[in-house]
Amino acid sequence: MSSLKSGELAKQAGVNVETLRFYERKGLLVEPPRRASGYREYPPDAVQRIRFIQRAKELGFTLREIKGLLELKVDPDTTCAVVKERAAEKIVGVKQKVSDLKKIERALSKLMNSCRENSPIDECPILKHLEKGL
Amino acid sequence: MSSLKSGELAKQAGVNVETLRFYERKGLLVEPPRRASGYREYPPDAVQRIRFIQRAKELGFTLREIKGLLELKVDPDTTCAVVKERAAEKIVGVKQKVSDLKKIERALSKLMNSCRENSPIDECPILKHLEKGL
DNA sequence: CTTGACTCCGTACTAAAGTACGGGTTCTAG
DNA sequence: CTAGAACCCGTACTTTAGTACGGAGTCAAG
Repeated sequence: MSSLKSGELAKQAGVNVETLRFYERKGLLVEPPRRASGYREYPPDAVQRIRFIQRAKELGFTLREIKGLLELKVDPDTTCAVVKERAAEKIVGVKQKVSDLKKIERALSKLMNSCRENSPIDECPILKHLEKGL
Repeated sequence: MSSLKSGELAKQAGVNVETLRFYERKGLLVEPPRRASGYREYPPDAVQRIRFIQRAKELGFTLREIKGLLELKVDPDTTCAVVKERAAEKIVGVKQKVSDLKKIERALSKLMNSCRENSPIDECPILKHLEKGL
């Protein structure tokens, strides 16, 4: 007992059964042992592993990167510094995205301010910008 | 004369020929008239239209949304207010994304600060967070 | 008039992160 | 024992924004 069938694991971790198979294909979940019938028998700590994946996703890591993190965890040569480095890289990417989005936000705001509500379309500064790049 | 073949338009607008066909399929470019041979004959202002699409992309609009903007432009009932509304919605979305990313950035920074370089993996606060959700 | 560049078309492929489907076993409760 | 739920598998579909491919037809220059 105490091993989980795919449906049970999925339910406990709050994911779709298909997602488990998907993660397995992607190498994020190790193939669990099988019953004679072929049914997967997940160890109870598989729940933790899926939660790990979900938390890492919340921090903006892609599945590919999460796979890397999971591999780090297993490798006895890994130090905290390596993990920290991954986090640092991720922060750089996030900061870049923020600055790109802020630039967009500023451009949109500027266009909005230059726009008087009741002008007809052919005088709309927003459309004009898009047309002519003013 | 003065009409453009797909390759010419693509070159002038700085996009791939395949992209033109793609935009046509998506309804962003109106199907241009054809020669007897089937060759497309783009009017010269098609260049402007593609530039419009590219500028709108830079402002964070999806192709679907850009299609909507292009339709607005044609509709004589559109006022500037409608366009402004689209821009306002886009700003809301952008702001949301920025705030999500900032949250991620803060979380990552916090984890980084709690992490001393040379701890072994099993004491790494970053991995611990991912495992246990601390 | 031929050759090489260009165009046409439909289809398939890419990344990312899954979801859905259908047909075939297996398990479990009544 | 049997019905229905749950599981198995491979495959296809989703979204976004294109890119790539191959075979057939066409155009322009030499």
